[in-house]
Amino acid sequence: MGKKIHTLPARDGALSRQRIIDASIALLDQGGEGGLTFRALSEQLATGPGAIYWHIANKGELLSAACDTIIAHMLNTPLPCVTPQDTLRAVALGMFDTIDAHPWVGAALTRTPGGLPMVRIFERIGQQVRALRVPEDKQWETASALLSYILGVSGQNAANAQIAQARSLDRFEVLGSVSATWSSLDEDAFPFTRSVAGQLQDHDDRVDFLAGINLLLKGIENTCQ
Amino acid sequence: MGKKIHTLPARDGALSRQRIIDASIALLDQGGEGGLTFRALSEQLATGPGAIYWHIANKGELLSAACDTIIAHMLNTPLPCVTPQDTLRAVALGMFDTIDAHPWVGAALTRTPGGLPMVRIFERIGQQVRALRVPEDKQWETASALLSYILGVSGQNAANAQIAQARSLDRFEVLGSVSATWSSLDEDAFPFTRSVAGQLQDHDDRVDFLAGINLLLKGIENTCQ
DNA sequence: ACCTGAACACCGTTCAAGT
DNA sequence: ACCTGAACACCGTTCAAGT
Repeated sequence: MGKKIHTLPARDGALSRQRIIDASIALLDQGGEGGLTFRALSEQLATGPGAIYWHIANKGELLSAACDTIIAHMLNTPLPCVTPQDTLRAVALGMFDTIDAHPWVGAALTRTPGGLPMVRIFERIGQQVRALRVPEDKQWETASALLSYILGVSGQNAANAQIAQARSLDRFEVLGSVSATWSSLDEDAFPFTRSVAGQLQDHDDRVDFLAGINLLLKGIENTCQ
Repeated sequence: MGKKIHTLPARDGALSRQRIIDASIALLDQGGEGGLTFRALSEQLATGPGAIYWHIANKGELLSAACDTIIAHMLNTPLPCVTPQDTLRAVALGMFDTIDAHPWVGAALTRTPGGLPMVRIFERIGQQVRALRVPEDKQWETASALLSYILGVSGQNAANAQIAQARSLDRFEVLGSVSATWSSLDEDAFPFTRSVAGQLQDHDDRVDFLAGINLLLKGIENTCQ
């Protein structure tokens, strides 16, 4: 019987926290949030589900650690930016592109509010807020506003990608179905939404995202000087 | 045997979509996202799990419908505001307070990207963006930015409330544990976060939220005029 | 110390069978 | 048409038993 042909190769070394996290990232990238399962993970690692619990406390910690690996990697790539504004735009776009590449990160970030991944981003933003010479008593709320906006867009993108994957559609098809829904809305109750329904199909999420960052930067500039 | 004493009363009428949604909201308010279960719901409604599927397609639709009920109710309360800015602030704070009262709504909103609940909010915001005389080709990105920011804060608040409930702590205790984590961060790697760690304990989420809205409004004012 | 894998207590969802 | 409830295919997590 060739039963062993489709079996994964036996593990060539000891299990480790990092090895588990790397395998988790691979599963998440491949199958989205639902792709990470202790059973799939233990199969990938050629072990039993119980073995993973020797290295990791629970699924929440696993997701958070996977998320942190991605975020830390992104923040490590240096940005040759001159002004604090440029740097903030670059950090924000880095987040956008990272979550575009790993949609599950958007959801994972929200899941652990005070966790290390979010602190990393908050720190980066905060340093630039300082560099913008925002008064000390407004630095907290300013950095928080930027972070919230970035997380808001991230969450929506992550959700979009997730339903697209769940229904195995591409981005264009999802937008098409939303556009159809919007066009059939009641004219009197939804005048604005209907008027912009045409822009839905050919808008650029990344451009819109940056426009929001620029609004915040303009607001900071005019409020804090 | 008094076995029937703790049994729920028999259903006094037919099942209906609205009755199911109302029961779902009650479960969600009481037990958070994890509180809504087809088994708990069918027990509450004195029926079997299968009966619910006659009226609702799946759990996603149920969550979305529950969310829409809350959002629609909030948007129905009239706002006696003079300027578009005032109205935008009022709508935003309405969202904030609603999600403060029903944290699960924050997560549910993100779950269904193009859904009716989000369209309702988008419409409200968009109408005020128009009233602000934002040029037509910038209305989409402006309304989107406001919506993303609101959703970002909502998502974080929802997550905070959820972990607080899961660990059965109050808000103050959660902030305390986060504050302790922040204070133990490496001084060199996290100078900003450490410097604002003191503000964490006594800050007001609602005030910070409004500060972000005001930054965006200032940005809109200075960009579009 | 580290791993195994069966077992437990849950899920959402389906569906033949009832009324 | 509407409801019932057992059954299915999953989960995350635990834990006695192995090495």
